Amino acid sequence: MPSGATICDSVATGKERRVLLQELTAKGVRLTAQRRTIVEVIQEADEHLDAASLLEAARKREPSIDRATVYRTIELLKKLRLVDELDLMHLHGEKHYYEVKTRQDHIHLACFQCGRIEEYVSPLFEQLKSEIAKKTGFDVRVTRLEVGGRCRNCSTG
Amino acid sequence: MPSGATICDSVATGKERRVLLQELTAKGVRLTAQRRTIVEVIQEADEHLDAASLLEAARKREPSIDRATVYRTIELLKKLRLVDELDLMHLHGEKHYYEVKTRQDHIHLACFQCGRIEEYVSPLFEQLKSEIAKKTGFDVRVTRLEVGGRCRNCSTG
DNA sequence: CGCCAGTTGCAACTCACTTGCTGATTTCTA
DNA sequence: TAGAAATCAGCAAGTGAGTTGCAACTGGCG
Repeated sequence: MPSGATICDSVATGKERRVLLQELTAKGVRLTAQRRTIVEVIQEADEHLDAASLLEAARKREPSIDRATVYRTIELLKKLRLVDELDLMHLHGEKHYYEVKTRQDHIHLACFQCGRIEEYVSPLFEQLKSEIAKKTGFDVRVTRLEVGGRCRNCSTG
Repeated sequence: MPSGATICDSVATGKERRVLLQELTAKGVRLTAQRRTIVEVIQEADEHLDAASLLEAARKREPSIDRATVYRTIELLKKLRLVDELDLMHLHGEKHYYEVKTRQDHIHLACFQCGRIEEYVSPLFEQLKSEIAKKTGFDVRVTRLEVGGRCRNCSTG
C-alpha cells in the first residue's frame, strides 16, 4: 500500500477502497463541482460502472454534466492510479468499466453464460506480481487479470 | 494441452503455437481462400497484429479481402479458442491484437514509456489458474493478464 | 458436376470515445 | 476579498474500430 493512502472497510480482505476525494485534495487537484459529483458516484457505486452509466448517475445529481467531462475525469483518475479500468472480457461490447482501486488487486471472473462477474483475491497473484518485477526488472504499475469461462452454476450438468 | 492439438517450436518453453490450418480442417471448418490467407498471416506473424495490420497483410496476398471478412474470421478463431485477443494496455488506442494460442498462457508486460511489449511465462501463473478453478468452481476458458509499467531500461535512473 | 448452406464484399451504420473551441470556475496573489 | 492566471467544462462535430443487412458467390458434399 502506498504511504499516505486513505482507505476504508475491512482491512482483512484487501478490498478496502481508497477515498478518492481525500486523495485528490491531498494531491492538490483542482476540485470542481463536476469532479466532486463524478468521484462521489464512483466511490459509492456497488457494481462495475461503465462511462455511460457513470454519466447517467452523475446527471441525476448535476444535470449539466457532459460526457466529455466524465471521460476527462476518468482519464485523470486513471493517471493518478485511483481507479482501475476493466474490460470484463467484453461480455457486453467494447466499453470499459471502472472501479476504485483496492489495497490488493483482484481478479475478475466473467461467466460467458450468465454474465455474472465474480471477484477473487489471492496471495498467489501478489506473489506472481513480485516475481514478474524481480525477474524482468519491470516496475509494475497497473495489472489486469481477467478470466473468462463458466461459473460454478453454469458449468454443472 | 487439449488432446489432439497440433503444435510447433520448442516444447520446453511452453510457447509452441497451434497450427491453425490443421486445426480448422480437423474441426471441419469450411476453408475459403480468404480464411486460408488470413490464417496464414496470423500464423506467420512475428509481432502482435491488430485487425487493420492483419487486413493490410492479407490484402498483399489476396487484394479483394474485406475488413468484414477479417473481423468475421477473427471472431471464428476466438470462438474456437485458436487465437487470443489482447489489449496490450491500450498503449496505442482501443484496438485489439491477436496471437495464436500457445501451449502455456503468457503474460504481456507493456512499457508505458517506450511502448515495448515483453512476454513472460510463469509456473506461478499456471498455479494461480488452477487455484481459481478449484476455489471458485469456475471452468476457466480464457485468461488475460496484462501488466503496465516501466521496463527495466526505462525505469533505471 | 450441380446444388445450397455457408461465406464474401460492399456500403451504410453503430458505438465508444476524443477534440477544438469558447466561455466559465477555481485557486493563487496581493 | 478583488483580480489575474491557469485550468476546466460544455458543446458539437469528428474519429476510428468494429458490425450488419443484403445480394452475389463458392466450397465441398451428394
